[in-house]
Amino acid sequence: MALPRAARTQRRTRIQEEKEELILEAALDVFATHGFRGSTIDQIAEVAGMSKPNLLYYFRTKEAMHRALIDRVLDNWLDPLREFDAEGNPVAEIRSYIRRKLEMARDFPRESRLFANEILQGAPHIEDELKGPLKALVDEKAEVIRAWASAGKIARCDPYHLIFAIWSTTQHYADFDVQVRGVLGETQSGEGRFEDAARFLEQLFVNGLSVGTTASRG
Amino acid sequence: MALPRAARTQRRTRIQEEKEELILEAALDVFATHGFRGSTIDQIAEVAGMSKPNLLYYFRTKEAMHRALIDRVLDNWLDPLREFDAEGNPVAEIRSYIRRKLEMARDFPRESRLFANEILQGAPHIEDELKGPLKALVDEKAEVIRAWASAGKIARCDPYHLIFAIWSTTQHYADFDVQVRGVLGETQSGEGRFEDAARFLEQLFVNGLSVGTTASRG
DNA sequence: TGATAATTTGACCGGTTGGTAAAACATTAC
DNA sequence: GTAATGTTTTACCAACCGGTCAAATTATCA
Repeated sequence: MALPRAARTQRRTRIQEEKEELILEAALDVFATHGFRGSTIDQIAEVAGMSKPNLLYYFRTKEAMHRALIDRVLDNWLDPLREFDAEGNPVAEIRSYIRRKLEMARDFPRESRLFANEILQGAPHIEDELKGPLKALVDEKAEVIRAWASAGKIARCDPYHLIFAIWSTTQHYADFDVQVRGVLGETQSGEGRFEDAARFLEQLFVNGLSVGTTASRG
Repeated sequence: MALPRAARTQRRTRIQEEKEELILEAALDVFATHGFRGSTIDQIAEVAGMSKPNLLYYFRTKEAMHRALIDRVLDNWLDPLREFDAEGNPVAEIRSYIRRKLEMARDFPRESRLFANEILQGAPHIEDELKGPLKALVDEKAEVIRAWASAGKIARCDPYHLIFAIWSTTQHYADFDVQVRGVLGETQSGEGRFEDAARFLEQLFVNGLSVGTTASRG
């Protein structure tokens, strides 16, 4: 007899691993472009090259597919922030954080758009993660930044809004890629735009946070 | 006989204006939250408080509604950039541009999300606008910024990526509002967060672009 | 090999989708 | 008032949606 995936407790088959991988890959494509509600199982099945019932044999519902995708991606997505090191040189840490985030935007744009779609539409499936693990991690790193500012190593600033600014500027190149390309035109929208962006953002944040230039009242 | 809206050439009735307004208001709500494909006509009709066929009497298709909405909103959305004045004081211009964009994110978050959804999903309905009028306007303002940099009034930087950075950081507070609130928690996510954001962003961009602090190579 | 379990498929289901037809109803112009 | 026009509703349609079912097919292993 055939047992759907969620009911199995035994270890997974070779075929299971391959097919689940294949499905999640296709689902990432579709969910990232159309959001949860805008995506259809048929479409995912077609991209994955299998029939709809076959796909539903591995993931019993559309939500289960989305859930599995979110769980798998969320972890990797926060890695750059986790690497943020309180013991390191502040300017170097911020600079390399920007670079890592920008690399992720370049190398994993679908993952970025998956989250962007989800959050844009009110984060109905990941609200708990936002208020739980994500908030905890940001709180921790915000404290590091605050300590650097207090020690006079960087300018005084609101650490939360600094993190938001780094997120938004870097993810912009994945989420709004079509706009970036449209505005830059054919000539400037090659892969070189990521180097240009990196150079600009490092300049902006390093200078923007350097001590002595700030008029902050804080 | 009843003629659908697109076939009429005469001037519009009072009822037409009122109802079309009502419909676009409802459509903005729905499209901004779910994207084009994730939205349904029934849902828009319910929000607008009218029957689906009645709604379709004013806009013959779902696409027509979306089109009308985009056209109306796109113009207003670019106003802050148009106000960007080549004759003004560079730092003051950039500062007030940031402020205006942030005010729009605060006061018109649905409009911001409408565009974000559209672009995120590949801009299938507004690609021409991106490569045409939008690009033209950005090109013009980029030239202004370049001139300021050449005159030594602000640091040398890539003007396009500067504009992208201002767009992304400000619109972030509309598009990713639920994440911002989730991370900031109950205490900090009141309306005061916009003032905090404004203060931080002005500091970041003003210091980041001030002359003399840059290590830019050219 | 054959038995057993895992996988795949085609047919199908009730509900929803975008959209239509036509007639009932309301408003305006004369 | 009444005729013409503009508006709204009821009933409806074909296609699509997420998901089920049972049977057919394939892989695994004694």
